[in-house]
Amino acid sequence: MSSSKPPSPRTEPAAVPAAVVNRLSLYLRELQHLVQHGIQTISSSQLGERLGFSDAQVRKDLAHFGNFGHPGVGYRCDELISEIRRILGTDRRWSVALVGVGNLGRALLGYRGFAPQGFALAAAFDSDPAKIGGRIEGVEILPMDRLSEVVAERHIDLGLIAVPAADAQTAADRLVAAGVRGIVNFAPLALVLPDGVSQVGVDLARELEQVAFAVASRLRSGQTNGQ
Amino acid sequence: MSSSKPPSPRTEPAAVPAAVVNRLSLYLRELQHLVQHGIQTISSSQLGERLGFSDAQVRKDLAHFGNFGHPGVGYRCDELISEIRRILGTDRRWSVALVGVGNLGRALLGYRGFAPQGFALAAAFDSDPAKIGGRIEGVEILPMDRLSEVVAERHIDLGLIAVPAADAQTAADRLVAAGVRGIVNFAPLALVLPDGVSQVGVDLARELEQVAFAVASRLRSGQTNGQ
DNA sequence: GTCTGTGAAAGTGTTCACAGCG
DNA sequence: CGCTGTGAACACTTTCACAGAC
Repeated sequence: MSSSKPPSPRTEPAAVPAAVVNRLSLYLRELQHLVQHGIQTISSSQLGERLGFSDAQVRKDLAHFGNFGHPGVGYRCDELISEIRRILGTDRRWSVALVGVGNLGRALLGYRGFAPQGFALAAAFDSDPAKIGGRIEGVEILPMDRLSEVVAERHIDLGLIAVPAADAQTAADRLVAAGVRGIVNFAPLALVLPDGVSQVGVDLARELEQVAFAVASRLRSGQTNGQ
Repeated sequence: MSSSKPPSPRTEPAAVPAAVVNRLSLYLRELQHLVQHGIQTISSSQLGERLGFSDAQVRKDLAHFGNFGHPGVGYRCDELISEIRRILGTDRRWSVALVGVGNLGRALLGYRGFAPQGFALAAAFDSDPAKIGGRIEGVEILPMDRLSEVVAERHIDLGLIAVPAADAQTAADRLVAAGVRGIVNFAPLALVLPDGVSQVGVDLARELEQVAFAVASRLRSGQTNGQ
């Protein structure tokens, strides 16, 4: 995330920790999965156990936003799904623009997991003239200089950046200038964005580094230490 | 991450928080970027500022692992890069297996960001007979029933799972049985893995949900104010 | 009895602020 | 001086434990 953080003068009424929002997404996936299997209610301890959290954690997370549970029963899955979607803002449709139609961009255009969560890839842009005019998964590849116009026209609020690292900041600047208010950035660098525009960075090599560290740590402690 | 967590009997010598390891990756990227631009040393405050962290945060994170700084000077970039790579375990080459050669799998095979960080995609598997035998980015697509054999043969330690959600757990089980000790899972569900095998989950829709929440929150507080 | 929601306690992580080194 | 490394203070998160609802 980004936005202003350092100058935090007074305690705002309800600043929800990013970690809570992250877990909300996990709860949502699990609930959607449960519903598909015909399960109608679930307790905080059952939900937590499936995801590796404590029951109290689940209840506290949800308590940030209201009282959704039913004492003696648990949570009704469909009800809680609606509530979490409302909290996350995915009870409506979000139009998303993709910038960069390389390997990763194409995969994002074809990804089936966006639509069920309320995200529609409504436009794709690339700077390569050879790609422009082509269609991938029904989405036409447009030139960068039409970005501003199309983002406004199609009421696009979020952007996906899948360009090489060197071009990512420029892509972000264009999206922001066009009115986009949130960006998921797949380039391995931190974007500099104005206040009021959120970013989430996804660095594929970083994800591998995290597991590599865990594995390397285990190897080290396994060799040098008892447990 | 996964591994055992609930039954944590005694305080281990140095349990490094996952958040620290995450930031280590960010520091590493930034340092690599700085070196490319000819910068040789950097202070904790400069490094932190570029990534949105405090100077103390940077120093504390690094202090978990040793004394890498030079008072009055800062950190020497190339030195710190080596140290962080050693800590993360990426001072050596990791062989990685990909399971699932769909849109996303192909993008991962073609991703240029893995090699510079020490990760080599050494094998790719798919269950679709039509794909088997094909080559993508120089990597041959192999059938699932050769997974165990090839993982052993090529000394593969990490796996990337890019199959549909319904097949992800099976893919994980096969990788684990073959000896893989860490998995990055792109399917939107939590894998059940034995102790000693780490996982990092990357759910693309979840990343969008995180920015959607931030944007929606800003809209709400901007429109209604009070809350 | 089961399960939620929630204050209070425990535990973690972050920032402060300064001694000490180059 | 500038900057690191670090104990101490602070803030935040998680867990505990129990009153109240079904």
